[in-house]
Amino acid sequence: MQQPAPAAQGRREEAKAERRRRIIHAARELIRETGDAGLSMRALAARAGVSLATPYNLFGSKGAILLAVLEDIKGFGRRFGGYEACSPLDRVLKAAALAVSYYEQDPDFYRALWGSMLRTTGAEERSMIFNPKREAFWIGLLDAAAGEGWLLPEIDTATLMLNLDFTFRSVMLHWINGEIGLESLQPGVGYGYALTLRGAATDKGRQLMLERALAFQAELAPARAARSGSRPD
Amino acid sequence: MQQPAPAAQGRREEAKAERRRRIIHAARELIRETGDAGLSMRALAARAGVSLATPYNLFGSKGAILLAVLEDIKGFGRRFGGYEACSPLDRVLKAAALAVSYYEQDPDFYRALWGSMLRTTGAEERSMIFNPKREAFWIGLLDAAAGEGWLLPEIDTATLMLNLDFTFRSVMLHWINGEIGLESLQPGVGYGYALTLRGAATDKGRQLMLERALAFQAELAPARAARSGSRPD
DNA sequence: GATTTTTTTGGAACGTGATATAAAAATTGA
DNA sequence: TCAATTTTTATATCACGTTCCAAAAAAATC
Repeated sequence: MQQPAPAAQGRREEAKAERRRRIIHAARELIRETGDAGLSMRALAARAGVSLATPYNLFGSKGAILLAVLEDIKGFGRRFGGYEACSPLDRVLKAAALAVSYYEQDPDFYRALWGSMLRTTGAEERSMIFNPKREAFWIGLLDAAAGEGWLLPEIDTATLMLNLDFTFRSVMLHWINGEIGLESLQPGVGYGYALTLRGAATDKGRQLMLERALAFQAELAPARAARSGSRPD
Repeated sequence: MQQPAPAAQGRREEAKAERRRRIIHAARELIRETGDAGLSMRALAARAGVSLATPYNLFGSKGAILLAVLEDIKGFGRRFGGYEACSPLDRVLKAAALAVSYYEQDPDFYRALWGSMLRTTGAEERSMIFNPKREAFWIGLLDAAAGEGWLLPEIDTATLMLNLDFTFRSVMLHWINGEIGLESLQPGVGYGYALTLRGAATDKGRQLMLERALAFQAELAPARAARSGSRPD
């Protein structure tokens, strides 16, 4: 229902979609130009060439608009080749690294976006998590690992996925709050993923995940030392 | 009123502390009576019997006040007996359960408090995490476990603690956002802790943490089923 | 007691997200 | 083409967190 758009419903809906598109576009531009500070609903409406009330009619709230911006950007599964050469557990780590890399490529933008989202109606963050496609992708990875005997069969992959996501979001929040730097994003996520996966792993994957976790831990160390050094209280 | 002389700094500071106390008290009362909706700075100032500007002079922001409310409440280490009967890893789980139980005992209050905190200047969440006493308590638990050979010596306990805290906060956020119910708080935190600890554990603790994780997973299952059933999209 | 310094006070103001209202415009159906 | 329906627009408004300011009050200093 997004790309070909064979104009299913009449012209009214089309114009509505066009306005929606303009608003999302304007939001993206404004964030990019002025950061989250300049992204007010009034500025947004002006930039999109609509009235102040329209974004509310079309999206409901500012948070919903920012969410739409976020979802408009990412075509995740596409870019993930699969890395079939490595073990299924490493594949999970690679996927996590790819997800992080999105943020690394445009940190200012994402930081402003997330910061602005958190500062407003945050209730619909759930759509971020409860995205069926995303969910299916990750559970697919985990199920594959379980199927090949790398994860314990007693472990429920859906619950495990949720737990991995907790780590992801927490590290991101940490970054957005300025408590860690961009360079700690990859190892921070990787460490948590590796450790949790090791907790769910069979004997087969235990050593591998430990190695990964320790490697990430080593990457994390310098930043951690610098932080605690620069805050001497 | 004739204390010998514990008033280290003059009367000015004392009056300031008194005002601070009144503001924190008023905030607690207002949350309890009206939820986070009724907790406006104007209402708070009126309730505390001070001017609107005073809370800003004394705390800086609404978020800082709510943080002060939170810290005013908890005397955590005290109530934790230690549970020396059980294994060090179980001790960590028990401590987590105790932390969760604080929220279980007064869910409406804490939910309003956190919800209000998140909706305002959220940058100083770091103080929540960066509480030295708290940090020392948890690292103490982990170091003890490592010392007795339950955790791998290569694992840095400070990093591990941060990761456990990520789980804790994420589950809490999930609850505050209404995505999980109160009954999932304990098993949700327990599951994440057990899994992560298993990931950091030596052979000695591996089986134990798996048992715990699976037990929590079983507790989690019914709520999860009910949720996905009631949201049929 | 008089002076100086610090802090609170009352109140106005700003920009924010969000809502409500009536009028205007655009789309639909006949 | 005309009437009915839906949506946008413009504007006013609300409550909110926050900041600013001159004046008053209070404590510390002399």
